[in-house]
This record gives sequence, structure tokens and C-alpha cells, in this order.
Amino acid sequence: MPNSNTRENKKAQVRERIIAQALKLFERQGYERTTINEIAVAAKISTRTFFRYFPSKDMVIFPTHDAYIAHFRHLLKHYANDSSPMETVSNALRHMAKEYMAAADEHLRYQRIIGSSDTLLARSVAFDWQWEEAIADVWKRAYPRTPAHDRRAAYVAGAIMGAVNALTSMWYAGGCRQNLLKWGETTMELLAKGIGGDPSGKK
Amino acid sequence: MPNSNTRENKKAQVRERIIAQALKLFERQGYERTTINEIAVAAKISTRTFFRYFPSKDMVIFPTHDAYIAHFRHLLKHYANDSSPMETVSNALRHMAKEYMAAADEHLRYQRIIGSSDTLLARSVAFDWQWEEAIADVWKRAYPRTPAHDRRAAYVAGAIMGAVNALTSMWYAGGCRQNLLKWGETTMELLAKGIGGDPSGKK
DNA sequence: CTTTATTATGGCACTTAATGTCTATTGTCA
DNA sequence: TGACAATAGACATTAAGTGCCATAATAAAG
Repeated sequence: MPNSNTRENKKAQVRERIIAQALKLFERQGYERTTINEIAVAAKISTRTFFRYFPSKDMVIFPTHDAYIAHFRHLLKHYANDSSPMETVSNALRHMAKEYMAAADEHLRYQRIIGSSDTLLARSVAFDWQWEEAIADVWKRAYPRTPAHDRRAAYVAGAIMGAVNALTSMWYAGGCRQNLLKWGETTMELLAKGIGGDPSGKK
Repeated sequence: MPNSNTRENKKAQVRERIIAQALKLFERQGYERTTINEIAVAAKISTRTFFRYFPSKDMVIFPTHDAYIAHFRHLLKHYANDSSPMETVSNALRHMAKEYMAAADEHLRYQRIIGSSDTLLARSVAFDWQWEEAIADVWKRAYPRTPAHDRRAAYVAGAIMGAVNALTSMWYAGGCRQNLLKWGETTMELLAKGIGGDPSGKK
């Protein structure tokens, strides 16, 4: 008997099976109309076991979000020595945009499910706050820690993430076919130069 | 027999009673640990009747949000003839900031409850999208309807709402004691001039 | 290879949110 | 007053989520 079927291996398999079956069901019949029991049957486990792998139904959809945020924080660190906070964040976002475009199909699949349920939509926003926090930290590290600077860091991070969210939701709406990277650069440029101007003439 | 105690009147009374009792319970023992049954008992109705007044537990907290958004849209219309979209939105937000400060206690009360529950926190963000949409509409109306302009409208609205959210959440965190209006003006100025600059020297 | 300790799983009962159905009540109007 | 529609309550049901205990699978030790 080979050691290959060790406990962790098996657990990972079950986990993947739950996710795969759940996504299939969500796509076919909608998130709300899929019961945990159905998922359990499809994944050949008991409903009780489902809750040993995921704390709730919605968390089947967000298993990788923490990893994404960690990755983003890592990128911010990598670009930390760039000329300005704005450059650091821009470069990290550029990097993420490329990766998102490379895995567009998978992102689109998840986003279709999330977009079809108010519950999931609301949950997904909660994750965005962590991105915002990561961006704010860049500004906080770049300037002396005064209340005014910290406030500014929060405004700036909020504005960037607000724009990025608007950006990505349009990208998703268009089936991830547009050039996210280009849109992102336009957006960051807009934020850097100020949003008050008149766009006529250019573009 | 006076028309005063008509059906609608009675319904409104029950509705207010539910809200008042629910808020009291939420504050005392937390949102999650308060059951609908407890609310029903406190409001002297059956649990079934609760759901005739509110579609779900969380909607007891957001009964006025739609009204706020309608009010905001009205203000945007009122300032629509200002020199630029940015001015229109700034003025409307200034107006809202003053009103928020005037009713700080009530806002703080609600925010305390919302902030204590992930569910409510996630839900409240869903309402913000409507504000964002209203802002985007101002830009869309101001410029010819091309995809590029519409995208720009979405970025700008996202950035403004992102910054405003960061702003208000700090205001709430500080117990609504700071000058929201002043913070708001600083923020809008920052967005207008561009967030890429170096804040050193000023402030 | 057998025994023992550890850990995952399944079954069961229970709580709570939410919804449908049926019945009783209560205002409203002729 | 009596008929009608709106409203509330009681009861049953589905589904999410949790605690508890018995058991099956696995790893470690003898």
C-alpha cells in the first residue's frame, strides 16, 4: 500500500470534489436554488462533512481569495522601492491585470456565479477591503505617520479600489474580452492626474 | 369615528414598533444573537407577521436607505447646472455631509449595529452601488455617450465612492465627532487634483 | 503483525431563518 | 348590521448551520 493516499491527500481530493461539484450545480441551477445536501450527494459525502470543509455555502466560492490578497501584498513588497507609492501600486496592479487576463476563463466562471446572487455579491465586496488595506499600507509606509497622512492614505486607497472595482466589473460584464491592462493604465493615469478635468479632445 | 386609526396608520405603528424593539435588542445583545422570535415578542406580534413587514432580519436595519439614495439623486439634479460634473457631485456630497453631521447620533447608532455583524456590513455595501450609479449618471449626462466616456464615468464614480466610503468609515470609527464636511472637501480636492502627488509640505 | 492512539466521517437531534397554507380576526364600506 | 377585503396568527415545512456521539480509516507504537 503506497503512501500516496495519505490523509492530507485524501482531504485535498474531497475538497476539490466538493468545489467542482458545487460549481457545476451553481452554474446549472443557480446558487440559491442549490442545497448543501445536493452538493454533498454529488460529492459523495454527508452534509455534515460538508461543514467540516467549508464553514458555509458561500465559502465554497471564495476559497482562493485569501491567496490572491497575499499574492498582491507580495507584489506590493516587490515593487516597494519604485519612485513613488503610486508607481508601486500601479506596477502591482499591472502585474495582477496580466494574470487576470491569462486566467480570464476561470475568473469569468466564478464571477458569473457571484453576480447571480445578492448574497455572494455582498460577500465578495468584503474581501475587497483587504486589498484596500494593502494599498493604504503602501502610502502609510511612504510618509510619516500623522493622522492627516493616514487619512490621506485611506482616501487614496479607497479611490483606487473603487476605480479598480468599477473597472473589473465592466471587464466581467463584457465577458473578459477587453484589454484589462490597457483599461487599468488609463484608469490609474486618470486618478494620478485628477478626475476633475474635461475628457473632451483626448481619447 | 375618526379616520386617524385607519389601517395604514396601524401598519405604520406596528412597523415602527418592530424597528424600535429590534434596534434595542440588537444594541443590547448583538445582531446575530437576537432571534426574530425575540423581536416579535418584544413588538407583540407573531414571527409570521414580522415577515409581512420585513423580508428578512437584516432589512430591519436598512429601511431608510432607499430614501437616502433618492434624496441624493434629487440633490444631484438640483446642482446639475453647476460648472462641471465634479462641482455638481461635490456640492451634493457637501449637502449630504452637513445632513449626516446634523443627525450624527442616529447614524452612529445604526453604524454601531452594522459594524458588529459581517452580514450587515456586506449588505450595506450593496447599497453603495446605487450611490455610485447616481454619480456615474452625472458624468454620463455631461458628455457624449461613447463607450470610452461611459467607462470614464464608471471609473470616476467608483473612485469617488471608494474615497467617500473610506472617509465615512473613519468618521464612524471616531464616533462621528470629527468634521465630516471638512474631511470631505479635502478628499474631493485630492481627487480633483490627482492622487499621485506628494503631500509633504502642505497640510 | 497486532494493538493503540488519532482523526475523519456519518447519523441524529436541535436551533433559527424563511416561506406556504389555512383559519380567525378586524377594520371598511354599503 | 352584514358582507367584503385586508390583516394577523397558528401550524407545517424547507434549508442553513451546530453540537454530540458512535464508528470507520489511518498513523504510530509495541
